Amino acid sequence: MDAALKAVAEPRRREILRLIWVRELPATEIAERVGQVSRSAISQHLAVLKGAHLVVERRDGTRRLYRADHGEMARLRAFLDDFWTDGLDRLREAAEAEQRRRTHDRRHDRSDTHG
Amino acid sequence: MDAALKAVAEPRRREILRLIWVRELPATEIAERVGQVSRSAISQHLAVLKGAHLVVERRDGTRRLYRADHGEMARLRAFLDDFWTDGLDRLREAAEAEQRRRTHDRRHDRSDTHG
DNA sequence: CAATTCATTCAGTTGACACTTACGTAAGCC
DNA sequence: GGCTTACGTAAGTGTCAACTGAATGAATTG
Repeated sequence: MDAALKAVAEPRRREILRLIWVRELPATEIAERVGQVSRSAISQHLAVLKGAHLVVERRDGTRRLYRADHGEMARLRAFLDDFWTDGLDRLREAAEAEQRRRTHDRRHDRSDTHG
Repeated sequence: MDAALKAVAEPRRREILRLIWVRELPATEIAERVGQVSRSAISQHLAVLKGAHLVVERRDGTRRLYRADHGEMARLRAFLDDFWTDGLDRLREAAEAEQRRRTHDRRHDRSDTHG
């Protein structure tokens, strides 16, 4: 899941994902559309995306058709949603309790008898 | 917004964000809790997060209290949600139209007796 | 002002990564 | 079998980012 987030953080890979979100495309055509970059670079990006399970590959003769994996994207989305909503909200209680604890400790008083 | 996504892609920075999600903390304490890394590194991570507007800083004497900016996180979340739901679904029509266009244009027209 | 504390910033190293060129490989066509 | 198309992989380069340790800055106290 960490790999997926890292993969998506790269603008070029997001561009690729956009291209193959609703229809599959061969690597060469992806390279043409992205432009300004070699086919090799695209291949390497596709390998990264494949490693993160964000794309699926289908072979058709000498070609390899790529397409975004919506399921994995949904999982990534859920992970992030959990990160900054439920998951973090769950920390609130513990944090508030600790906030109170820290309030005693909070002065700039450095005669900290016990840490 | 790109900066925010890149910032969040770093595990260490996500850890920091978790720590200051519901309550503010001084840099030293963040460093202590994260552990296994120097205060300097934490400062630099905080600078990145600040540059991405993902944290806000408040000064209290010689200390600087940090806290996650929920608003910016919400914007990032919206950006991502748009990326892989509405935004990409909006491409469907255009893509399908183009798919049809491409069917005529297929040089590799093998057994494709679509027409 | 000097000393102390909390924290950033500068200098330099290291490792990751996006990229290019060159080459290897698999599938189809003559 | 040769030729072409489509693609991945290897090797090497430049850049960027994360890190450490030293120096510096800002607020507070005496």
